[in-house]
Amino acid sequence: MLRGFSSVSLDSKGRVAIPSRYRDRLMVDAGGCLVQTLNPLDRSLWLYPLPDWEHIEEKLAGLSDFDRQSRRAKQMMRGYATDCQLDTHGRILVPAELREYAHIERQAVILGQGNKFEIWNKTSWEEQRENWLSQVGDEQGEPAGALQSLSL
Amino acid sequence: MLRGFSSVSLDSKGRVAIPSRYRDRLMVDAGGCLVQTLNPLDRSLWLYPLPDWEHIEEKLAGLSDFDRQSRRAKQMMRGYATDCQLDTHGRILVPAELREYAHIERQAVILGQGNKFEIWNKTSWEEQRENWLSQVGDEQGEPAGALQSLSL
DNA sequence: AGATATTGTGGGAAAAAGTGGGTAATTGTG
DNA sequence: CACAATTACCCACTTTTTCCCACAATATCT
Repeated sequence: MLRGFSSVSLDSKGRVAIPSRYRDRLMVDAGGCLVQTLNPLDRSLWLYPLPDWEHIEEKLAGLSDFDRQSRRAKQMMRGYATDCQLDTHGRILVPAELREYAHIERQAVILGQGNKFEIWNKTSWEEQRENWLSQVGDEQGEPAGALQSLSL
Repeated sequence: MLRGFSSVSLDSKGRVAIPSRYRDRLMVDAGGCLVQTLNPLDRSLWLYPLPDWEHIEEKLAGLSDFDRQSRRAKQMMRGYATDCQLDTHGRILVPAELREYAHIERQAVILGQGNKFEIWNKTSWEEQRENWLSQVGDEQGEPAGALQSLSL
């Protein structure tokens, strides 16, 4: 399972260094082959090791074309899916299209999220976080939503 | 079950010594592998032995991506989950990001909390404690919710 | 009490990772 | 086919992390 937080920066060519603690695993599990696509839920990017992506792709293929939501999800995720490979320094190149979509410029954040990574613009991520924290911490408000039923 | 209070200090590199009475257990149960993440409820940190964390991670994986609250809970808890290991002196390194989040600088407090530890900034903890004590004791105040039905 | 082990604390140095940019190769375009 | 733009590969430099050692403080034993 992928987890953890890393603050990263893109260089002028749009490259990001994948944190080294993941590299060995990515080389073994996926031969360094990854697939990036957009996260249709959050204006961030998803980065899958190739085998995991293939699994997702199968699921997408199963979605009905006659349900509008499903069709759109399918189109977006498959349409923007881009193959990439770790270079000799463990970096990947994030395509300009995807950078624009997620508003990623210089400072970004990589989050381990189970079978994939999420890549966010750093400040968007921080906004989301503060937002969420203030909702969770607010005892008056909606009682902590999903966390309520969760004993951590 | 982990329990107990310890006052600890961080050095300039952000390392904390885990109190020695826990070390043997952590080595046996988890091979010295731990996972730190943020405690979204209190601006403190949680520290799990790896096997316990994996159990939590399974719970998180079950949350829906299409419910915003659930998605955020998942992103935050997993996203900030950081692997760490006891060094040869029984210390762990607390990542800068997490230190900032919990306002931990020099003096901190480690609390055993069942399946995990909580790490607090020392003064935040003391404030919190005084705060809580004065509320609970106050019969006028918020009527103690679940505590009411609890025989201690 | 003194000596000895154990724990806590700090810091230096080597190694690894992150960062940036130049150049060559490849691709796409007119 | 030539040109421009993009991408891949390589090298050099800076920063961070990791590993190791030394000393101080505390507890333990004789």
